[in-house]
Amino acid sequence: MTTSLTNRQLADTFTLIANLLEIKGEVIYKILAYRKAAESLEALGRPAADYHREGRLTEIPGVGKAIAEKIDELLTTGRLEFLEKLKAEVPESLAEILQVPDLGPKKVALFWKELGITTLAELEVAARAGKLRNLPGMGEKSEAKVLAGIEALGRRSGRIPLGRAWPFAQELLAMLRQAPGVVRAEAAGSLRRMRPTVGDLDLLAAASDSQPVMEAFTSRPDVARVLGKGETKASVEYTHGLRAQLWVHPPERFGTALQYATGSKDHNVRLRERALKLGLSLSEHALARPDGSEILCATEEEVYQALGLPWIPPELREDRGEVQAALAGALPRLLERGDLQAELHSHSTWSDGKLSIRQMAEAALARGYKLLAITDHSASLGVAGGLSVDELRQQREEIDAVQRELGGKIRLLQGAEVEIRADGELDYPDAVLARLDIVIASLHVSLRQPREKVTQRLINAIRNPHVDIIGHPTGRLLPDREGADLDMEAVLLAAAESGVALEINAHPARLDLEDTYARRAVELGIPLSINTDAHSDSDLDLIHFGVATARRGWVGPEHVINAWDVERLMEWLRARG
DNA sequence: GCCGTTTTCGGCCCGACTGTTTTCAGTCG
Repeated sequence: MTTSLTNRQLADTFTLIANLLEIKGEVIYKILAYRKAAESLEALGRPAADYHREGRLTEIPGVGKAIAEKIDELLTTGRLEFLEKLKAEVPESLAEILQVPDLGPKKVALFWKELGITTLAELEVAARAGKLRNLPGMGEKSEAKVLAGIEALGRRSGRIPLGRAWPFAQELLAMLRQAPGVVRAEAAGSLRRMRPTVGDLDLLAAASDSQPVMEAFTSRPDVARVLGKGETKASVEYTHGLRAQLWVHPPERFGTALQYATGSKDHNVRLRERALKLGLSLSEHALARPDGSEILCATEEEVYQALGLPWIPPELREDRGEVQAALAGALPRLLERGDLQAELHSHSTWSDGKLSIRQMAEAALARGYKLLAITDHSASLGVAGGLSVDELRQQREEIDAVQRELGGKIRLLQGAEVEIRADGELDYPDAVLARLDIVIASLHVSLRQPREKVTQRLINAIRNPHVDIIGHPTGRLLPDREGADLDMEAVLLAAAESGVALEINAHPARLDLEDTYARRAVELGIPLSINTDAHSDSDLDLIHFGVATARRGWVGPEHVINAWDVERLMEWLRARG
């Protein structure tokens, strides 16, 4: 018998094991191994169950004999003896306390062993009663910090969507660039790596004297509290709840500093291992030789060069094989914004867009696109003003008219974003789909259907020969609405078979496909399409989030149908019928 | 617990900041 645990569930299990072992006081390397395996499982892009069936579990990075056996037991029985025993030893609820900021395994273990505290509620009561301050290594300030941490945990809405973090970070960077002595300021951390959500904002400034920069950073009127402030590093929380931290380094050390602050942590570990092999020690300040002399790097290129590597784009720095690829000279040529020739998913006032077809065409033209597809919603999506078959006919006339007005400056296509209805049927009959220049099929309704049913709906659409692109495949909305519970591997295999393109929707609330599936799609030779789903002029500028997501998935221009030249794209569309 | 163009055993990245301390442990990234 085999259970159907997802990679996420397996990863969560190993993360829990790591947390409990850490509180138990296990050697740190064992804990790191479980965490690495958890991350690796989440980044896999296809089900661990497939590797299991094929007897190839240990091919997953960070999975060795012991963890492979545990995955086997979990997938076969749904249980894990090792974890059951561990839970009997270390209460599971302690893992929750570990989430409190500034509380680590040592403190959690201390409270548990000295005071018998096993839940957050018990911890809060003890802190309020002043029972923590007399424990070894604790004091009044630490006790207050525990209460503040519990409060922060309740307040914190988790990770912030990139679309919200990005503009605010740009504002902060503009402010920093005006600060005294600042010669350069850049975003770092998961923000620079363009993860779909970020925990907090990591910023980096180059200045010889850090003092005035720190001052400018911590004294903004929207800073609610300063969480820490030293010579090279400060962190703050803003009134709207976001947190940011700033490092200030001298310009001649900016390269190592930016590399360090960009991460990811695991990528940095790889680089430092590489440095050690070359007899160097890498830190945010410099590369150091054994005799203590330093190699200073003003740019990141110099850091990578000193390690015998080409510069690795930040979007790849997740320890998903990029350092090995760089060593082998096999880094992919990643998609760039300038590669895109067309926007293939946009809306007009015919449905729920804000601009007319003419205005949308001009907006696309202004951004250098050679082709724009107007893809308004289909009839059944009433909330979005979906078009009836008759309205589609009228819209075609308007598109033709605008095309005549604009001449050869930009090519317009009439398409539709056709609803994949709850019953699995598409919203327009095949004869209507056949008349459209391009067809996107998307899920918007009944996302909560059982896995088999919703997966089958999507596969039906994939197999319809008139469908060219599957729009935002899972339907997720960041940060809170989970996508449909799809069997993504089945979806990808069906797409590979039918030759349909999958969209990477660039809207920061979607970024769907996500990077790991985009990478799997590349592996399977599935064409991709990066689109903004624009409902207005400015929406078109969101494309860079989609490009970044594609880059995170190791996607090159050859994999993206709207990065092909227009004639090739038109031929592809014609060939699909 | 994982892993190997020095290793199948013995390693496993490096530093800032805070609070409790008088030299350091814990946490974080």
